[in-house]
Amino acid sequence: MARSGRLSPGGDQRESGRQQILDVIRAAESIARIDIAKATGVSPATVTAITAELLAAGLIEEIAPEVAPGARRGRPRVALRIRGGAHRIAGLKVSHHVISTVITDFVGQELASHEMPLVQGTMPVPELCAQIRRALELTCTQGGFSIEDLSGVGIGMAGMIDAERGFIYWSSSLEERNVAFSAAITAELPCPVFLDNDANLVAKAEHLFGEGRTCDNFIVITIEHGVGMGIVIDRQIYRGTRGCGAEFGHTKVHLEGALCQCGQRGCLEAYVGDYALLREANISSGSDRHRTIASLFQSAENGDAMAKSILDRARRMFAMGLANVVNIFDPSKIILAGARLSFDYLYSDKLIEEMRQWVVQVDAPLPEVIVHDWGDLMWAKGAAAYALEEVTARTVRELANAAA
Amino acid sequence: MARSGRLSPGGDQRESGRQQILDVIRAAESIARIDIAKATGVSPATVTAITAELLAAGLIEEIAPEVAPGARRGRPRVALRIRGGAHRIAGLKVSHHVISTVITDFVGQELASHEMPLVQGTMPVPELCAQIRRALELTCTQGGFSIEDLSGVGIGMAGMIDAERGFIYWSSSLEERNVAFSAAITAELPCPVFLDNDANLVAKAEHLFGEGRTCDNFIVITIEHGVGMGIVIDRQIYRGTRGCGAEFGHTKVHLEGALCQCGQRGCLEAYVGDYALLREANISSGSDRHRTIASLFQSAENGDAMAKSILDRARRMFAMGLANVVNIFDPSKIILAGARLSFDYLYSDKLIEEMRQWVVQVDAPLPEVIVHDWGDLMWAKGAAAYALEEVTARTVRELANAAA
DNA sequence: ATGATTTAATTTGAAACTCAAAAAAAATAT
DNA sequence: ATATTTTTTTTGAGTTTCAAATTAAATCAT
Repeated sequence: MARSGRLSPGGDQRESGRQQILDVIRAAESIARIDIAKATGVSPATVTAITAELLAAGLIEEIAPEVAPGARRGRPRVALRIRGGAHRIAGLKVSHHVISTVITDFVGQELASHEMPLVQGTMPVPELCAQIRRALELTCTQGGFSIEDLSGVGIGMAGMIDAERGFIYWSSSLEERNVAFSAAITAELPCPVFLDNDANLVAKAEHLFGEGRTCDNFIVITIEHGVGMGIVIDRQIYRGTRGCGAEFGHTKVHLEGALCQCGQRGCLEAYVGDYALLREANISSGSDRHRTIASLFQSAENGDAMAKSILDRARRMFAMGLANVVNIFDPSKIILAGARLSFDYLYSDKLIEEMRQWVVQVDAPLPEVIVHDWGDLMWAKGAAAYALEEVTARTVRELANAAA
Repeated sequence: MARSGRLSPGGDQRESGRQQILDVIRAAESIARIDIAKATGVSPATVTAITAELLAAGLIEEIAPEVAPGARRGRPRVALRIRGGAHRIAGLKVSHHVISTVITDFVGQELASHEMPLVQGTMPVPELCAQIRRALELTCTQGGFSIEDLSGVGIGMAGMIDAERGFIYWSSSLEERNVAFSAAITAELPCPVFLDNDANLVAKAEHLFGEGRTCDNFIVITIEHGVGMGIVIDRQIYRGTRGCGAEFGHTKVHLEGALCQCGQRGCLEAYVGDYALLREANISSGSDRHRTIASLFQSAENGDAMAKSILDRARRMFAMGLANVVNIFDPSKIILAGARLSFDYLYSDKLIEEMRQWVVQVDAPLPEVIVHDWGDLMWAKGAAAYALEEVTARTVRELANAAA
């Protein structure tokens, strides 16, 4: 039972230092050596040594100091930043009707993006692999480079996924269950592949680039067709032992409740997810009037009592679910990510107020609840963020091996 | 934002190694140097160096090798173990009617225990401090030593407690809210005090001495008057940002549900806790027939339909709560701790079966559910386990400072 | 018995790492 | 120009860890 992070036997012992400094540079976007020293507690001498290595490896670069930094005495600080050109990274989100892809540089800047429609949502493994490869190629072409130029690919899918093993217990995109999907797709692509549940990837994106940058413990909740959750504890995605935790959407909120798409009853998702609301609206009105949430929401705005009551219950159930998350995790932040949150039944003062009622009362401020709308590419960017982090870790590890 | 665990600037850099090796020795109870090396990945040379230090400091000791260890060639291994005499540790559990105390040696072996009745359950801070001191003195006297001999005291209380700050948001034992209780009690005692929520402490005890020894991620659930939870992630108690997470008992399981002692509605505790069951039984039967859970349980056994239905619902609610914990945490083990679990409405194949129904289905084995009955001293032992761990950490830190 | 063999623990010496202090670099202030 | 200030780099000392060699303490084989 070797444990990581304590004594590091054999070879190069600087790996953690390199990783730490790279993290700080990435978080700061640009930062001088002296500030890295202050931020990390590492001595300036060591910062110089490590940054010199990273520079030599091409992972970071110096920024030419501005001409007039404004009456500051002494040797001017030279800012460092991640070198965008060091790697190209792709992120893909596989959903039912489309594969969206984004390609970023090593900084995380978008270089190209693309949406590829899917004719059928559920398919066999080889077919999905082929589609993923095609989506990647199309996006690369659009950006003017080749798939060979990628250093890593992140893939996000809805379903139960053990990220560590690259194993898919179940996904709505696959006909088969229990597939070692990483192995399959890796064989198709010329670079490492990193696979995870889509909600975890959004959490990763929030951590690296979004509202979670300044925050060590937070929770991301995504609402779309289904309800997802990503948990960040101590700067790390929490995945559970089988890799299938954080199933917030399938948390039970009612003993003999509404039927969920997962086949069980009483799941939160069956009260809050798109399909659940539309189903109830259409059944109740005995018609197929509502095809989108926007339409249902509009009806409620126009004073339709039934629509109102449906959205009302969704909000109360959601508030209850959120309160349970706070009661269990006590996170410092809850980030509601995605476009759906712009409908105010899901985010409003009323929601927060109801949540407060259900959270165990202490005389300390509630966790902050934030809405963050990333736009359409949110999921793909999340996948890219994950790949970015993993490629960084690998590169640092290779550096260590090279040094030893 | 200095981060711990990576580069360790200044002074002695061996602290983590010492702690790691001490942890391994404690977990193994007794172990030879060569096996420490294997278990940790640290080289035998370094193990020799560090264990020599720990021996010199009196924290560990060698065990004289057995005479005939059974046909094993080569130099016989010399086992090391924690030296019980190194420290004396006390653990207290403050509950409504009694303060139970246990004193252990540095190994965790019980040296003395005592129960001191409390006339009134809720009292002002100075009064509780005085009672705690008295309980400690009585227990020390019983063990034949003095309160001055203690190296640390752990205290567990029901309520919302921020362990890190030693701050009590609310506890049923205290008249005041928002008390810096650690500071108050530390002033009364000649040694460091470590305060935490009682369920967390049981988790700590399971981790150090119980079912959690071989397990990095598990959850402990305690049921008594109320329902508590302790979460261990990566060998560490998870406490949340305000220190008041893991409120499993106040997780909401019903939108407009039963009234809980916390004043809210729909808490799991209001369906599963002792007081909730008795309340319902007595209201329903219009009498005061049932004064204990045992009596209610007996009625159900004898075929009383009402009693049966009450316990039935409790079990179903509990199963649903457990399923939610699995859906969110995906732990490798769930430990149900405490005597109450011997009533089979709370633990039975039926419960597990119901839980399985509510857990999101994947083709991977469910987390193990284990019942562990510690007897009366469970809570106090948990408090002692916490103090033991903290005293160990402090001692190691002092060793580091001494070396530097 | 006695030497060969095996396994555990310790010692030794080299390599790596971090840091404090000193030095160098590069600007502004006077 | 020279002094001052601030950042970065260099230098050298002190730790720490490890691989390899050595020592220790047992059993096995003859």
